[in-house]
Amino acid sequence: MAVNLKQLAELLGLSQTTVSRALNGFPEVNAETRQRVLQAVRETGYRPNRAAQRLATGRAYSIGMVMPIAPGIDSDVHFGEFLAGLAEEAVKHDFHFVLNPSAPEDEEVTFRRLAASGNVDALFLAYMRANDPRIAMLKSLSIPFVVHGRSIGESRDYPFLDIDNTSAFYDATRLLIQLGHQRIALINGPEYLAFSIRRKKGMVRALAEHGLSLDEALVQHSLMTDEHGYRSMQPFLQHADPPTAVLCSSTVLALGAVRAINQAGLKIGEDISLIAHDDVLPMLKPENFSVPLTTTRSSLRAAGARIATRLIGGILKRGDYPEQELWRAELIVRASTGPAPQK
Amino acid sequence: MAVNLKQLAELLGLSQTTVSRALNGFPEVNAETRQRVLQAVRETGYRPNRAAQRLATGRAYSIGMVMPIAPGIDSDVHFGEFLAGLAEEAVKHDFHFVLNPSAPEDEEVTFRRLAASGNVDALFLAYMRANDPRIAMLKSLSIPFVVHGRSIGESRDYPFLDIDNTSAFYDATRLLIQLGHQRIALINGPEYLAFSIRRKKGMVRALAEHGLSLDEALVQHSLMTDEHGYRSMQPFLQHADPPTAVLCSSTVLALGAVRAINQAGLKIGEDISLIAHDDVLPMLKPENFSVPLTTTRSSLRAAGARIATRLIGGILKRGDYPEQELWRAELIVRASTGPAPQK
DNA sequence: ACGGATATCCAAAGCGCTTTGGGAGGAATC
DNA sequence: GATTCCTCCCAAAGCGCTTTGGATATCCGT
Repeated sequence: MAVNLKQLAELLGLSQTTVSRALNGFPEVNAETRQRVLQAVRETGYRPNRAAQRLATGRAYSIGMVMPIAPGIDSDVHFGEFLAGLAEEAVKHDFHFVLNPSAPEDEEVTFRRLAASGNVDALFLAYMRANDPRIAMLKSLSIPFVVHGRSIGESRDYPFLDIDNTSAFYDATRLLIQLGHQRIALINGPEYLAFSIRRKKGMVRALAEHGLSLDEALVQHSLMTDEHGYRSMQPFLQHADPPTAVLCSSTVLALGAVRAINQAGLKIGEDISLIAHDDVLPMLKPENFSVPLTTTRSSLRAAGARIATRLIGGILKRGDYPEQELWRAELIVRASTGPAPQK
Repeated sequence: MAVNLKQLAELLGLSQTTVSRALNGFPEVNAETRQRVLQAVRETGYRPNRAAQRLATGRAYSIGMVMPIAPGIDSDVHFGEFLAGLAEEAVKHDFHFVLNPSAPEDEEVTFRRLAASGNVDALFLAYMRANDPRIAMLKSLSIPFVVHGRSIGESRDYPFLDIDNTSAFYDATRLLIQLGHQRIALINGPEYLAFSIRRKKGMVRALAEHGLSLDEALVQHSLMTDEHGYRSMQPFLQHADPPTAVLCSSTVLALGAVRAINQAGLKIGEDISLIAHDDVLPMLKPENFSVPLTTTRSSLRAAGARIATRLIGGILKRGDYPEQELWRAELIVRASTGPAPQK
């Protein structure tokens, strides 16, 4: 049924060499010939055999990722969403995955084994921390990789895709300040993760520029579940001098925070303003909140897809992708932000 | 560095044929010779080249799964946990994944394409519904597959791994009845999923055996998030004749339910009893609840690993695995269940 | 002691692709 | 007109494994 290179070449009256070169974009083939080849491919539905390509080229056509299985990271909704983007793009190019579940303490070994196995052409790395030792290790491994996020304190000479977390929360904070808010709380992700650190930094910076400072009593770090959002919000509301606004590192956290606020009988966008970071999770749209949420938006799935594109592009030596990308999150104002209430 | 078959054969003074056969368990090789080969493998660290094996055998050594991206299913914590088990086992055997994100309405096309691509040797199927059309389709596809869960109303002649949901909730309900509970509520998973249907059935059966019936006003179906657990529990508590016990289809749901109960000022295990199904999610241990939870337990990760084992075993024609497995969930009694309160 | 099993092993032919090392033909150079 | 240089194409050699189709040697019964 499926036709192979040899048959295709015969059909065209060409050698396998020429057909192969036509398909792989080599220059030494006549434009007209190439067209004929491409046409024949369309007609026959020819698809090169990946196993044969693997063997001939030594490439694995697959990308490796270690799947974190630490409590609260694995089975994280954000992880699934990112993975969906990665997979969606990979499948288009007929790339496989080697998913390697691993506890954080075994990660280094896992990465080494994965790289040495020859089963993957590139690695993917996420959940970056400050001074993350894994990037130095990966650099030494002589296998391409892309990092989702960025470390802090490391030199910047490694390929990454990150969103500008600092700016996102800087912008969000500034908006709140412009609306007259002075006491702003933060419900952040895990304290050790780089994105949490940067978001806090952005917030601190915006406050500082207006002569304000962040009250550590108004900061909570936790896993990004809705339960934690709820539990983080409550003490803020019971504070002697409660915040008039709050920033959440995820719409998932916001879900819990909103519940706590409602329960306290406060009105979002009036008594208290709220801005969340929106990863564009399909199950949780900020516009569907009872009071639509003002957000800093950046699609996690798109990030996954983009990283797959870069990884694959690098492996196939196609296209020229920037080594470092910093996406700016969009600030989208909805009803959950309003002027600070009068004292 | 890495040694290949040819070198290994030379080293041993044997032909490639013999070495290959020794490694793949063919009978026509002397036991002593086989030992020598195995010894040499250990010493040299020989690992067969998967790409070459693929090419020679026509097997892909990879398993395909479509990753559901419907709202509330993708990025489901339960999905991630299952995937971890699957991946953990697959990586041991050097098997890859082809993850194919797909919306439910495109699933059939996706499955067909996956099967036809030749990139996978077997498929995995989950989130079974009643009369699920996908199993008939997969049977027609002439590619091995294993189903996680079971359909309802279909003939049973397909390979599956499921837990005995009916019995699990039957047992749980009976325990509650023995403790004197008469009004029992149910916070279940999505209504269309087979496991939800069976759990409800088990509950109904236990009730019926004691002359009781399930009040539909005490049943909620929803995505299994903690938020939904909370929202499902609340109306039960406000009911004119509130339940004295509640069953939850997941510890995630239980998390929300517990919150609602606490908030209502009720004591778990005294005023109201609670049993949850425990998928053994590492981030959510029933024994760590403020009142440790009575549960029906069955590890999702173990199920994932088992399915991988069966799939891989089938592909390699190794071992003999039962086509159908029904795991019994363990009923583990902790402090969240107690005698029904006196009226 | 001899034909026929039986037990072990091997040479060689693929699997379907990429890539090296030319080779034919025509244009350009002198 | 001979030489060089492109342009465009091809034959063939792998990549590292599995598997077919024998070989060779040993052992059996008779």
